[in-house]
Amino acid sequence: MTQEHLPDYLQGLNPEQLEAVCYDGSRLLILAGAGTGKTRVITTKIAYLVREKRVFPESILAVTFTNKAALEMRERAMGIEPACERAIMRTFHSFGAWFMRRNAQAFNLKSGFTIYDSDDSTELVHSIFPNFSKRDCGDYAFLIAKAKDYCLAPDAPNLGFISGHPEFRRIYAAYEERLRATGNVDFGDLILMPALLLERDEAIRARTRQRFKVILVDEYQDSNVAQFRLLQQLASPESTLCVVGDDDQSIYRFRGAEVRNILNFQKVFPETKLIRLERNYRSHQGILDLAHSIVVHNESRLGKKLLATRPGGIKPALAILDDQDQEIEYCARVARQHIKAGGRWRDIAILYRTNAQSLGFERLFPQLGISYRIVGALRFYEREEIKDMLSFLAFLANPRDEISFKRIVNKPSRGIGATSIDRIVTAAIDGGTDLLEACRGAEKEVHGKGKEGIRDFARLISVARDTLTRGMAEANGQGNLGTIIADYAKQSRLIEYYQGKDSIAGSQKEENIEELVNAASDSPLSEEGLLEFLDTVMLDQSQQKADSGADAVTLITMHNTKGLEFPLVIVTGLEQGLFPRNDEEGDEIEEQRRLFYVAVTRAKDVLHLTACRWRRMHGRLFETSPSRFLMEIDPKLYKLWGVPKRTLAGTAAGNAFGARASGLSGSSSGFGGAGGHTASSPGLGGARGAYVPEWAVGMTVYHDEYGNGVVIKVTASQSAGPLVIVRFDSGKVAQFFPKYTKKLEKVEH
DNA sequence: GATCGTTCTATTTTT
DNA sequence: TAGAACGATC
Repeated sequence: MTQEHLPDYLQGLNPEQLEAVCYDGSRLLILAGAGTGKTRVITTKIAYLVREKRVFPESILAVTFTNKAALEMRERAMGIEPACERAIMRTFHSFGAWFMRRNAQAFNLKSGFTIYDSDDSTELVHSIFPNFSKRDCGDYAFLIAKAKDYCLAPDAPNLGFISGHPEFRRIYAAYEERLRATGNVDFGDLILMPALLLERDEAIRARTRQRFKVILVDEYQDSNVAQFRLLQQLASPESTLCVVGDDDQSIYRFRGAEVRNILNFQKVFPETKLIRLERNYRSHQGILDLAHSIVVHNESRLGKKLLATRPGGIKPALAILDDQDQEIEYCARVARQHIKAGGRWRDIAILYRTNAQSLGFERLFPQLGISYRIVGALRFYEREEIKDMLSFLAFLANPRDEISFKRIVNKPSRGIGATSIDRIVTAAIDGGTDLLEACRGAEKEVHGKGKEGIRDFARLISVARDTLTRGMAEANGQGNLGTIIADYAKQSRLIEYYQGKDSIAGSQKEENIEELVNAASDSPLSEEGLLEFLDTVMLDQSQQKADSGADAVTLITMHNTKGLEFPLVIVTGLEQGLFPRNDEEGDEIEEQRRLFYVAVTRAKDVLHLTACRWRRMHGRLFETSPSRFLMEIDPKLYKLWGVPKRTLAGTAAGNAFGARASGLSGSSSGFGGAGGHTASSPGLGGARGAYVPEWAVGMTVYHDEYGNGVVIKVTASQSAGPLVIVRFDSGKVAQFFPKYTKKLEKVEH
């Protein structure tokens, strides 16, 4: 194909990009620096293969790390060649789930299995070892996930690489056993299990290799060992394997990402063709030079140097400031200047290493008249009510799902206590039945309130299951998955429970449920619809889309900026001890340096770096020195702003504050007691006798959660004051010690 | 079941 | 400093 005969969609490409798109050897590594048009290359290549090389779209597998990236890839490839829709473009994990659903039997899984996230894994550890603290359970779950990332089973000889803890192997093994008993899989399994299956099952391997002739991997520098093993199995010598990434942007080591995957790619596949994309379309050269002068200090890198295609530019600025407040004011000043010069707030991003650093900005920006948005705060799935509903759905799909069961069985309270729950779980595990069966069995053994509760719960679930199967039978798509959620929320009375919380805390749980119901309303009312919906939700735990339409300054962690770009970037907190931390050495330092590189290369036009001489951390003020990374930059590459003051103005005040602060905590109770507390808690304290209310039968009361009710009984207790029993308008009867709750108020005598 | 006081601890977070 | 987590308490 000669230059003049190039089809339109290939014409805008630069020579390296074009070579990368058209190269048809079996192994290709595209080293794509920041802002070099990586996504364009990969999507164009997919379209090119389909259109020019007559590759069936179905035989193309393109994997990414985020749903956002997968979506973008799909859209852009389809924009060039609509048939690309039929290609498999997914995240690694979503591909794993896809593969496992299609081969459930080979994995020894029932079709209704669902996916445990890391919180669920923590709960599972806790369930096996109830004596472990929550913290420890989380740590072990993390280590187990890491072991899976590194493709290490509980019996792996080198499991010590993950943890030297003598019990870790046992804990991991117990976890695996229990997880298999639930019939579910965790995130790590979605990669590990397909990799291991393909390694041992020749028939499935051959079949899979027949299907996928071309495999493309985006952000390859972030792949982990298990993902590499999976790729090795997927790619036969005949198939095309093309990986795209930037070794300088590998910043997820702590999540198992292994830079060596990209560094050693050519060693593992000697026939590899390496193409470097070094023409940068994003930033001015000054920014790229500064970025380069940082990352060049890393030993482990393949090496490349970005060249700006955009001419001109302003030299980056480094500001050494006294303290955080000055840093914030500096950012505000820079931002205002940008606005004055005709820019928009949304052009500006303020980057920091830790989320805690956003606090100062949040406090001061309103006073300084600067509107902002924080990226990465709340995740939809993390909300209580969403998790409750998802647990309900997951339990519907798989009644052996112990974690989901435990989450919903006694919520709202049905009088099913820990003992009954344990009994049911044990019965299910010992009897090899599911938890719904076990509930029915336990009904006979449990007495009183719990008996009724278990019956109610079992009925709720049975009804939902019937609806699901009926929905399937009725075929013509009456109803959707959303209705089943809405019904459950209502019939379980969870919705009342959430409404109660909403009215107290001002949360939006009810609305969030509606949002979830909406999201589910596109899914058909069937087992398949349910599983597909759950997979999608579980595997897209991205932050809620921050409304990027708003014209506001972006506050964001350096990690979260990956893939983004802004005309004006301020990288803050460049101090030793914060970035990097003092305990970071070796590989870790190289990773942090890459993070700095990522942060800096987000800037299109203007880049500011800031560091403070004093930094408050954990409530204490520390004197700091500039980040070692700053020392590594050639001073010619930036201009120094704000001459450092010789006298440390903040010092004396800072120290005094620190001392006062630590003194304060010792006497806080006395301080709090003397303060304005009393007015807000009228029922508190017999000492202020005049405020203790009298409670009497027949009195109308209001409760923050349950609404209006009438006192039906008052009894005395030894020291807790009267015990008041109330029947609420909803019919619910509950008892309270008014002395111990603020939620119950008298309305009228 | 809710609340209070004490104690602990403190990155980053694609799936 | 601030938040979460735990235990004690009614």
